[in-house]
Amino acid sequence: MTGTIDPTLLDDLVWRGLIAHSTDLGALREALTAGSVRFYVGFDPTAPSLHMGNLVQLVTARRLQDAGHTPYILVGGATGMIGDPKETSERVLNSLDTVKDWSERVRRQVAPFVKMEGPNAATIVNNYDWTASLSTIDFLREIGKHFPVNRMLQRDVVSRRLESGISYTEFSYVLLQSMDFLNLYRDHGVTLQFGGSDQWGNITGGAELIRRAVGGHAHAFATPLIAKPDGTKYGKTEGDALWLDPEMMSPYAFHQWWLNVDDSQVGSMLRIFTFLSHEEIEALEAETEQEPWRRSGQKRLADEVTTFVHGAEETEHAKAAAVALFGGGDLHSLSPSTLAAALREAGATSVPSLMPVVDLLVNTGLAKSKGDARRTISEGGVYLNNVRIEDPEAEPQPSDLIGGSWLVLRRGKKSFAGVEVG
RNA sequence: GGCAGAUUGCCCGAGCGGCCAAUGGGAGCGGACUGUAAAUCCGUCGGCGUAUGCCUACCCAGGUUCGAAUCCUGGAUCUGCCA
Repeated sequence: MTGTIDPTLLDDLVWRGLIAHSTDLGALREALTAGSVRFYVGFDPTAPSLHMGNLVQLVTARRLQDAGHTPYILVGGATGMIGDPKETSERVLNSLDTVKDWSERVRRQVAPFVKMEGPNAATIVNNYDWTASLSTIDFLREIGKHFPVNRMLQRDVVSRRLESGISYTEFSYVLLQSMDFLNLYRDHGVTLQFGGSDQWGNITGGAELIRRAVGGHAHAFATPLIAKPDGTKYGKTEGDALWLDPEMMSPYAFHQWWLNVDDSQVGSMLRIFTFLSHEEIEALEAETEQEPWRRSGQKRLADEVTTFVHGAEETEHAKAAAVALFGGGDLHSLSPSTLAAALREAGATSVPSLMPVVDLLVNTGLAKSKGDARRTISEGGVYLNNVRIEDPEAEPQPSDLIGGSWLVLRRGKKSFAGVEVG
């Protein structure tokens, strides 16, 4: 049993809008239907956790694997030390220790998203293994010789950086990533690479190197960059970032993030991030358009993606917490254990004894200073147990404690925090 | 190497000796309207807190002055122009 190949894979990827650029699609289709293709996708350790952009690649890798192809997931231990040129400015180099730590985190984080067993089990590799020991002379003779500088200068990122400046280090990044593809092609028979469209130059660099260095033929495609409705990128400011690490973003916050996706983006998000069938997605898209207030698209999206990333159990907790907090019912009528669980999901703090609301807001992190807390109260933005607080000097009474020990604080519409007293 | 200019709060950007915790825009936060959406409108936006108050802040370190984001000296960084 060599695993069965799903011949509809490529059409599915196209339908989902996952192919922004590609090498010869006809040839790719032929390869993908002929047998199990070994493909690779890389993740550079540029942060302590993977984020939404990486999730697109992880989901896509899983689609390919489910269709019978064989994943090689690459951790960029070497490339992460060099830095992919950004359009704006030179990156600050991270220390060796940082990159090693982040590489290890990436490796652990990536593994659960692909199947590590079966006929087309995934392999995780680290480009540090073949890059670190490479001599400068070998690198320049065997790799560098195939890269005409005049061509490299024409690349978009590079030409944009010629004004503001670009170091030789970042200029060389494309050689390293290209070398990865060449090595995986030669040593593991990998013939397909994909990545985000911002990586397209690096990806085709690899395909070209394979042709020049060993006369081989490799395929490639790039997934689109996902932008916010206003066209700007995700992840630039704190509020937008979506982290996969539960330490950095709780499953509850993660689930909420998807639940709050704009109507205009639900459809494309469902296509990109979920494994639902075309029929299901089209039905949800139609529902979102006709009855947007039901938010069925967002709800399903949040459930599906949270389950994929954090598992079914965490998803249930997140949903239960949301229902408890947003349900609009009387909090006192909830069972204390349900409420306590919901508040732990949303974020809870313990305090030794009752104190003024202002202090509670600061303690729970809902307000960044007492002044901020007072201001928000006077603006009518603070609720204790879902009842608006009018007085900045307000102090909760023992009778306010739900189940004898819990207070529910809310700032604005969506920010909840639990306080456990005692 | 020489000359000229710049450096202001999360970002952009006014201010050019007291009326400056510092105009305006954006982001953020809160409210209204809603659907935990978008758009729009209103408010708010250093800290302590409510005192004609105090502390911290206009790249850094000194200085002049009753008083400096604003003037002077030195330093750092950036940008043009000339070699």
